[in-house]
Amino acid sequence: MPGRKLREERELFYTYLRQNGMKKTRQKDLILEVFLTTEGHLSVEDLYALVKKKDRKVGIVTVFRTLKTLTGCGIAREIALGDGLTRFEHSYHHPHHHHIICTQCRKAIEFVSPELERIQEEIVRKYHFQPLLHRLQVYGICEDCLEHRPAPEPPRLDTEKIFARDALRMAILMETRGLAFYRDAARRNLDPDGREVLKRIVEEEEKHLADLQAELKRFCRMEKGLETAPVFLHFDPCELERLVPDLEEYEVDGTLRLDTRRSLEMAMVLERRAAEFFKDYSAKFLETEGKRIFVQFAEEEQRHFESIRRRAEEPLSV
Amino acid sequence: MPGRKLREERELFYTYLRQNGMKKTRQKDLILEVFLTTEGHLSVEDLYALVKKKDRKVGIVTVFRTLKTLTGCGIAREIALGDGLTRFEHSYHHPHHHHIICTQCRKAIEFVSPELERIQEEIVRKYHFQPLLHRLQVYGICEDCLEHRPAPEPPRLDTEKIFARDALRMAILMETRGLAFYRDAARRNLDPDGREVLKRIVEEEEKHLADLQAELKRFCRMEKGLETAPVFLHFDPCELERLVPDLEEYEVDGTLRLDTRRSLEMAMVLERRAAEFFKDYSAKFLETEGKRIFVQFAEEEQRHFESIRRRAEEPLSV
DNA sequence: GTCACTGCAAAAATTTTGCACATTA
DNA sequence: TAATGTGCAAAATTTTTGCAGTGAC
Repeated sequence: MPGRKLREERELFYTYLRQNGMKKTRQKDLILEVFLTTEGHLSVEDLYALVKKKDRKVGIVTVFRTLKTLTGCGIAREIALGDGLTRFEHSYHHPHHHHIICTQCRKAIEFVSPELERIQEEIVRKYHFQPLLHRLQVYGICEDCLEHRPAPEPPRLDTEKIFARDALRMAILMETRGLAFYRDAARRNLDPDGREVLKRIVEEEEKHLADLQAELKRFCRMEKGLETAPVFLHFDPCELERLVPDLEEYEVDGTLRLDTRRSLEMAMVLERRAAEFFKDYSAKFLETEGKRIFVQFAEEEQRHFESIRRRAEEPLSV
Repeated sequence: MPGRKLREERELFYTYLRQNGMKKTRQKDLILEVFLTTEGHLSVEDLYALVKKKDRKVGIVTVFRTLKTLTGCGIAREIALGDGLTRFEHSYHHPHHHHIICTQCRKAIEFVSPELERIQEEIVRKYHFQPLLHRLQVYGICEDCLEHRPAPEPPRLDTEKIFARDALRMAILMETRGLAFYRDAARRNLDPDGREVLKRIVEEEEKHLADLQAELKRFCRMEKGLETAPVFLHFDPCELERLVPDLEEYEVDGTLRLDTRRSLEMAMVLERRAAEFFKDYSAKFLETEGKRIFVQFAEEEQRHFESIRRRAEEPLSV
């Protein structure tokens, strides 16, 4: 459903107009449409040029005024990228993010970092500020400019989709790591019953991982260039590593011997931690496709946890 | 030596002029002096108004041009605080920092966070950018505006001095924590020789702490308002906590019994860690008074470490 | 004496405002 | 019909440029 967001944005705009006693006009419609169907960091001049292609009678003043309205209802967001121009970017369902800006070719890459948000919150609290918004801008010279390559025209992609892609990738990383853990545990477990239990979980994890990978593939096929677009969501893989139990703690005299019950308990630790981590993690984001993916993944891990717990509670089954 | 920095900045400016075939003029002199003796985030208009008070014949164009020159030689730095004006702040020996900006009274507080720098470096590396500069701007409503208090005219202080104050405070925090640790260890140590060793170290730490506190006091007396100026350097106290050894690890069966040698070894761990931590920490900052304080503190900790090591190597003394 | 500098005015660039007419609800 | 919206031009704001006279080296 690629048009759902567009429809919601249009609806938001026209509701905003109505609620503020403003009128729907041909010009506003056109400017809205052009803005919504163009990704990137547009200056008023940029947008005016695009609008003029479709209707040369529209004045730049109307573009100024309509952008102000779009900002007012949360569809657009003003940004300054250091070149003296006020630029506008999509705001609706567009995750809050920061920019890395190339001072030579003016290309701006977006990224988000939950760790950064945490630091910002801490600092604001320290100064007793009521935070409104914050932005980090990193200026530098991009790889292309450094190597005197002509900057390839960046595919204009919807950041929400890139965020969703990164969310899926993060879930896949978690699942891959979990799978490796269970495989290792199954291989090393000298208890035959426990080994069978763990093998079953390996199979379940393989299934889940395959599903996630299929979802990512399907997702990336939806839009050309999505697979190779720069990373948007920055996360520290160490954070996931912390969720994985330490097998050594389950060893006795250097050997692993976990019966059915202990194997299931160990698996429950990992699944519960993953479910909690992703639940908390998802809470940091505004309503977006990426958030939905995190929530869904957390629920799947929760379900897997519960399924394992049920096995542990049936004393005679494997 | 409060005039040393000013002298260096003037020298830097006139050297820059000479090297670029530019001429020294009455107007440039005046603009430089006014800029150097005014802290804060000045717009061209602000600076022009101040300059005009001293010489009403100076034109705003000259202020524009001179600010460009000052930026070129690293004395001033351009910043945008979201009000559409280009503002200038001190750059020479002015630690790199970020801003929290009140959207109501336009007050801007500066702060630095080494943790933030680390994240930024990580992200730049990920995108293969050559970093030039980066800035975080947090917009919000300040405490004063929230409570409808008239914002007290902020004392215009030199950020380098505030940074130095915070560096001293951080050293004092470390020293206070160390002292508490040694006191605790001395109290609980059941070995009389070891206790004497630790008591001596407690005395040394008390002396060092008193010195630091005296230095801070002296420092704060140098400039009115320095003591109450907002925190500039953000650091996580947990980072210091990690440097302190865990007394429990030295306990046997719940009791602490450390002979001379073991007591000295434990102290060496703390002193070496502190010396290393502050040495590394100081490396993150540009040449400033605050950096000097960190370097000096690291050296003092290193000297203390070595003094303790010498005691450990003389087998027969205490 | 040469060359850069200054200050004025004028221009340029971006954004806002006033106003007559057009369009919407 | 009443009110808002539009597009033009004009204004306001911030910054840059051209130029003639001034002053530094």
